[in-house]
Amino acid sequence: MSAKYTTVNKSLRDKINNADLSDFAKRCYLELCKVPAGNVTTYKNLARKMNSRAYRAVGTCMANNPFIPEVPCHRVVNSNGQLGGYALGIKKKIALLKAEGVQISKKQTIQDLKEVVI
DNA sequence: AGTCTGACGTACG
DNA sequence: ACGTACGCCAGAC
Repeated sequence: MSAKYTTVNKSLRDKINNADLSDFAKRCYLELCKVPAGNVTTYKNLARKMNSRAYRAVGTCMANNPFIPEVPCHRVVNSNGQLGGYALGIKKKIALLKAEGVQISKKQTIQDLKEVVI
């Protein structure tokens, strides 16, 4: 599965920018939107792309994602390969990822996390 | 303004 | 592999 870059939807981009959110949260969601279906990223990686080390804060943003599942927070997992959490329940997260072709083991870990870095 | 709490991560026994 | 401890930063209170 090659990581094909997907352009961020303009309407979604506007929606995020116009939302009453902190600058941090907006940047967070906009970065996340760049992750294509079938790929995953990590909280840490996401923070890093924002020139920040606030990976915990990233998690907080995901938990409060007002655009779920439009903003694909189900594509954000832990750096150790485990799935992390999901506002709508972990089962939903798994279902969405599987539907996009992401391999998940029975122990609920991402198989090819090494190819994640985008 | 101070303190606490996370969908986290790293280091160390 | 496992638990504990601590660091990290933004947001909530």
